[in-house]
Amino acid sequence: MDIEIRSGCPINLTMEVLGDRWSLVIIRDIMFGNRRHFREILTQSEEGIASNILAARLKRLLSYGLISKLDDPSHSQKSIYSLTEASIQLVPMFAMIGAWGRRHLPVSEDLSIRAELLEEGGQPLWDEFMEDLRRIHVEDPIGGANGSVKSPVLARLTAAFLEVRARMDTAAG
Amino acid sequence: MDIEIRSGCPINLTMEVLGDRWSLVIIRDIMFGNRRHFREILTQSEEGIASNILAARLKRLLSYGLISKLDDPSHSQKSIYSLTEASIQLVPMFAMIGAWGRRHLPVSEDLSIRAELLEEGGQPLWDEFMEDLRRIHVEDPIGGANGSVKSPVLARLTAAFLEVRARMDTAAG
DNA sequence: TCCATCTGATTGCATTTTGAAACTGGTTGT
DNA sequence: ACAACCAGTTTCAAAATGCAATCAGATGGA
Repeated sequence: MDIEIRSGCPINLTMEVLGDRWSLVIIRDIMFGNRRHFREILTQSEEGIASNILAARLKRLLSYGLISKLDDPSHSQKSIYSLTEASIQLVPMFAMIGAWGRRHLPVSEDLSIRAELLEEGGQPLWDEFMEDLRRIHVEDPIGGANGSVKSPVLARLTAAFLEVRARMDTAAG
Repeated sequence: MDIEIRSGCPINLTMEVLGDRWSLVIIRDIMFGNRRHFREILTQSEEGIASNILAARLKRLLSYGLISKLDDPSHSQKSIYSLTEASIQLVPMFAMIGAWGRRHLPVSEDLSIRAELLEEGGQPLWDEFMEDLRRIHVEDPIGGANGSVKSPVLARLTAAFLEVRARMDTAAG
């Protein structure tokens, strides 16, 4: 799992690490969906990633230090995947990616409400979110995974998403 | 050149369009290196992209409206590739990508000075740069390509880069 | 105990994408 | 005429992707 390093340019290096179809989508699910187990990421994601690709990407992200892996004490077979400081610092990049996608691509209303709120909130919200993520991924990954430790920002984003979705369902009959 | 659209999530859609090894690297060269011809992008890039991949990516970016193509009046065989409003609005994303890469990946000093300046400058500098880019890519792509219309921001970034490189060459003997 | 279920994966295989190098058909400047 | 240059294309091997099926070791309920 070695980078080839074709150049030391920050943009090039970032593309060597994250420039593929799935890496950022997986980190998105862990970050915004708080999906912490293999099966959760695999089956609850909108896009339907293949299991072999997911396994390969998790291994890769692990080797780059973008996620960490921990045994789940409540289930000897489960592993808990968590964000690290490096991936938590991707929050502003996600905000920009979401903002750009919302303006230039055919996004759906429900799936873009979180991106909208994240953009509106700006740096103060990003900082608050990153602090939350440190608590549920770095300080207490087990509590963060089983829901005993929560992120207020994530709760707000998720509530807004469910609200929009409920409204859309009602409108659709 | 159709997107598959596995979901309407802004992050997923952005990855479907830009989530590959080369697209952002090519846009970076056009944006920060003002490389406007096929051969310039091909041979003057740090990373050595293959010509068939470059051709395929340019075609793809063209179909997504992320670049435009224009006949060069000074040379019947040359085409001028230019940014569009959509790709100009990637400036803040590039700033974030550069900032993250500089903090978490083994970047080289010379190639990261521009990212550092872009990050320090913040939104005011990004806005100024985007205005420059509109002039040399949208308003006057021909003048922008042949150097008769310039970007002050780009000039500053390039000067800083050359300065660092000269200093490194001196130090290395 | 038995069995269905769930866990994080792995395997096989067809398709697609990538990459390096050579090559094409044309243009430009001397 | 001719060398240098132009934007790509062709060729072919290697790697990545995607899908379906499968795996072995828990776990939970009857």
